[in-house]
Amino acid sequence: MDTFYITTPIYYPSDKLHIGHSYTTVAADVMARYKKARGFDVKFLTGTDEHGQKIERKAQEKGVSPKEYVDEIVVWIKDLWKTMDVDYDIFIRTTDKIHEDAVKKIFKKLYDKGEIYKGEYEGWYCTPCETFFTQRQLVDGKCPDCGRDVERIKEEAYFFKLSGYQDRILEHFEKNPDFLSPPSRRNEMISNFLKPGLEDLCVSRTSFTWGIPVDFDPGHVVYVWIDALSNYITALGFLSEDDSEYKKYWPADVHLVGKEIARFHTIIWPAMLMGLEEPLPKQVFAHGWLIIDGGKMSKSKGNVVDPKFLVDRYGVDALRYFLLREVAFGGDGNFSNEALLNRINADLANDLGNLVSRISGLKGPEQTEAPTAPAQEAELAELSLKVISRTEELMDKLLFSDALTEIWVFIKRLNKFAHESEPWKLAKANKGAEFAGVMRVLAEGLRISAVLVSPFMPGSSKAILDRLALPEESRTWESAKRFDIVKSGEVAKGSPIFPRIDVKAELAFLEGQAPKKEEPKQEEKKEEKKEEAPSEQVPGIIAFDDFAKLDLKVGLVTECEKVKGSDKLLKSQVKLGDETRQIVSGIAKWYTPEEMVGKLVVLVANLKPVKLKGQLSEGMLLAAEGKDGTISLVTVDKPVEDGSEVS
RNA sequence: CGCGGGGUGGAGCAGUCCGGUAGCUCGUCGGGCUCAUAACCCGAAGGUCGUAGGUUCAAAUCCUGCCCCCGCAACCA
Repeated sequence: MDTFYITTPIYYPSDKLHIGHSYTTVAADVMARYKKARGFDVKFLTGTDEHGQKIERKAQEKGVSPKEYVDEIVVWIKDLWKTMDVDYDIFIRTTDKIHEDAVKKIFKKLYDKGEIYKGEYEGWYCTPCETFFTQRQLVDGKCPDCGRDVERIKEEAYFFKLSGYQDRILEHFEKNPDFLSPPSRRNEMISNFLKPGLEDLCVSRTSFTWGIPVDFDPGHVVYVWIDALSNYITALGFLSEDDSEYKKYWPADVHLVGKEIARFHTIIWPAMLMGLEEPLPKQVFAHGWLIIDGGKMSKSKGNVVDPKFLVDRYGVDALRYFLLREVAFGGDGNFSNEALLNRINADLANDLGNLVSRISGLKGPEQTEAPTAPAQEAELAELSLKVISRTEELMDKLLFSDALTEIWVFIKRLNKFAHESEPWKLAKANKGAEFAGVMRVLAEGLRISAVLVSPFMPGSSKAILDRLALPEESRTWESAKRFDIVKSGEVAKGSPIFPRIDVKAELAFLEGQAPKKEEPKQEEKKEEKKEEAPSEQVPGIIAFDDFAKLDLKVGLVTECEKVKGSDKLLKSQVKLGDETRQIVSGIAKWYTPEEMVGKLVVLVANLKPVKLKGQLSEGMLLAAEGKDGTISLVTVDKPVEDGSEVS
C-alpha cells in the first residue's frame, strides 16, 4: 500500500493557539482523511515545540516549572484538536524522550561529521529582558520589547555550516519545481535567500537552560533549529531502537507550513537532512494567512479569534468548511464574522443543508412498478464522475477551496434537478414510478455529495449518510463513482444539518460580546459545556434546561382571517391575558378562519418574530401532523384562562 | 535602488505564466416554484481590469515609468 506522510508545524505553546493554527491543522487533517479515503497508508503528525527561553520565562512568571507550564497548554491544545475534529496519528512533543534522545544523536552526528563547529555568537543583549536580538530586530538601536539600551555580547556557541549547502539547495529547487508551493514562495526563497548567500546558523545556546543539552558539552542546549525541525523524523523513530516507521514513511509527502516559516523548512531543514545524508521531504506547502481587519492576527493587536468559541456557536464542520473554502490555499485571505456567517448560510444551509431537508420525508403514492429513470439521470451520473475526478485532481494539489467549489457544482445541480423534476407534484399526481425514480436519483446524488464532503466535514457527512440509512460500503470514496447504489429514495426526516443563521442578529450579538474580557467568558463556556455534557452524549435527548428555554402559553383566538396571496396561511389574533399577538400559521388547508375563532391554542411565545407573506408573526401555534399530513392543533383538555403557562 | 505579495462591477476573489467576446460567490432588482432552513430555480442591472505611456490587427494579460496598500527581514499558522 502506498504511504502518505503529512505534517503540520509543531506549535510553540507559550500561549493558547488561535484560529490560524487551526487553519493549518484542519487543512492537514482534511488532506489526511482524503488520502485515507483514497486508500493510502497515512501518517499525520502534529505536535508542540516546547523548549526555549520564552517558555522558560513564562513559566517563571507563573511560578511553575517549564514542563508543568507546557503540560497544561498541551492538554488544552489536544482538546482543541479534539474540538476541531482533527484526527492526528502522532502528537510529538519536543520534551518526549524519544525526541530528546534522537536530537542528541543528530547533534553529535553532525558534529562528528564536521557539519557543526564551535564558534562565537555575537549579538545584542537586553539585560532586563534577558533576550538576544539581531541588529535588524533593534528599534533605533534599542530593545524592541522594552526600549532600553542593549549591549553587544559574545557567547560561545555551536554553528551549523549552512553556508556550505547553498549550491546544493539551489540545485534542488531548480530540479524540483514542486518542492515548494505555491511558486511565489519559491521565487522568494531563491532570490531572497539562496542567491544572496547563506550564513552559518547558530544551533546552540548557553543563555538559557530549558532545552535539550548538548551531551558532550555541558552548558550548551540545542537551539530551536535542530530541536524543532528534526521532530518530523524523530517522531517516526529516527535513530531510535525501532526506526521501522521512519523507514516506512520518510520522506514526508507534504510538510504543511505557514508562509513565514517556509524558509526554515526549505533551506535550513533540507540542509540538515543533507548533512545527515537522509532524503529530503517531497514537498513543502506554504499557505497564506488569515488576515483580520486588514492586518495580521496577533495577541498585541487584540484581534485573535478563538476557534473554540466559534465551534461552540456554529459547529465544527461549519468552521472547518469556512477555513478551507473561503481562502484560496496558498494566498492570504480575510477572516471576518460576516464572511463566516455568509458562507454558512449560502453554501451549507441553503445549498447542502436545504437539499437534505427538502427531500427528507417526501412520500409518494403506493408504488408497485419499478422506478422510472428520469431523463436527467445519465447526465447527472456523468457530471458526478467529472466532479469526482476534478476534485481528486485539485485535492492532490492541496487546492481545497477549488475542490469544494467543484463539489458544490454537483450539489447545486442536484437542487436544480429537484426543481426541474418536481417530485412533490409527481406524488400528488399519483405518478409513483416517476416519483420513485426522481427520488432515487436525488438520494444517490446526496450520497455522493456526502462522501465527497466527508474529509472536510466528517460529522455532517455521517449525519447525511445516516439519514439515507446507507451501509458502510456505500460510504467509501470508490463507491461515490457508482450511480446505482441507492435503492430507495427515502430520506429520513431530521433536524436541519446546517441551521440557517440570522446574520444581522448574530453580528449584533458578536459585537456585544467583543468588548468583554475573553478570559471569564472562556471559563463560563467550559463550565456550561461540562454541565451539558451528559445530555450532549445522547443524540436527540435534551436537558430540562433546554426545554425550559421555551415559553409555552395558552392563547385565545379572537380574530382570524386568510392571508392574502397565500392558500396555506391563516392570520390569527391571539389573546394572552393582557397581551394580543398576531400569529401566522400554515393551517388554512385544515382550518377555516371561522372555526379558529374561540379556540384555546398552545403557542410558543418567545419565538423570534418573523414575517410570512409580509405579515408579522409573533409566535407559533403547536400542532400535530398525522401520517397522511393532516394538521391538528394542540389545545387544552379543560378550559383555562388565556395567558396560562404550559410546562 | 533590501525582498515578496497585491490594486478587476457595492463586498470578497478567479483570470495575468501560454495576449483574442471580463468569470465566480455574496449583495441588489425583477420573475418563477411552494418539497424545503424567507431556503430552491430563472433572468436583469452594475466593471474605461490603480495610473501614464509603449509593443501589437488585438492588452486585465507582454514591456517601461509612476502612485497606493499589505507583509517579511533569521523561533507568531
